[in-house]
Amino acid sequence: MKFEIPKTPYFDIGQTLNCGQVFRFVENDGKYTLFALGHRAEIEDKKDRYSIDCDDREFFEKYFDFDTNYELIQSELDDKGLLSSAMQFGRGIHILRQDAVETVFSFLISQNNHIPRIKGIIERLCEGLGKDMGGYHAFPTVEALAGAGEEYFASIGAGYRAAYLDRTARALADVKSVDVLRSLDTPLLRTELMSLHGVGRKVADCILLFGFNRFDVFPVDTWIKKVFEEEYPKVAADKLSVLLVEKYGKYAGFAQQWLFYYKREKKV
DNA sequence: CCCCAGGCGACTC
DNA sequence: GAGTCGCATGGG
Repeated sequence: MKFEIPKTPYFDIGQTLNCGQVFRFVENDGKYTLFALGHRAEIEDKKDRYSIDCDDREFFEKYFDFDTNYELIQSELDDKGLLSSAMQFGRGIHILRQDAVETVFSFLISQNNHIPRIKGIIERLCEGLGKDMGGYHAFPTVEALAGAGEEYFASIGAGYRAAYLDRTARALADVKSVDVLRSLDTPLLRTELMSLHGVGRKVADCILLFGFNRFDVFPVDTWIKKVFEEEYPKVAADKLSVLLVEKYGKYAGFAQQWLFYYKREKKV
């Protein structure tokens, strides 16, 4: 089915997909093909609007977070400093409402890794363990991941993360439903996530932000460290994350995405 | 060749 | 609690 959305300054599909929050998409001459769980969407830029061809309109309207007022968030975060420049540069970024389990495994793979390589590993993971949807494969279920074995994850190039993937998959398979975790507040949920093997503060914060849409978080990675190395010299990543949540408050997660994208794309 | 990547766990003190 | 170190792999 197809639907269209009018273009506004506050949603840009290229910025939204390329800001590092999601890995399962490909671009072909301005046209994006995106995969999420067991769904697929093709997004075409039609100058004054986006045309979206997908298997589930309701799913993708929620996924793209069209209900959030990004203009309001940006006006509340406007500090006239680097963040203002970053927001102007990445004004069209939306934070996608991704599946929690998909973000757990995607960001386990992301640690100490390059984005092109992360994409490849996730692609092979879906290819090998995900349900055949006819033309593509869904993201694997926890059960499929738990049954794969560490050697399988190593065989698709996960490197030393293979053990993390295996142990975390088997731990999550024992949890009745990940959705039970949604009732926890952000600090408690972070603690739960960090109890998983291979999930530290940074990966937990990415899962909180992208998989649970908690915005009172600030994932600190190598790029964010560079952004703040002068303002907060020699502050450890975990501590810096705490300081930045205090600084940016309930919209910290949005601020983080804009600053990350600005630093990485514009290289300032 | 070396350096690095959306870090983490294990180990030391 | 804070500081080091090794880690698999492949792109630049």
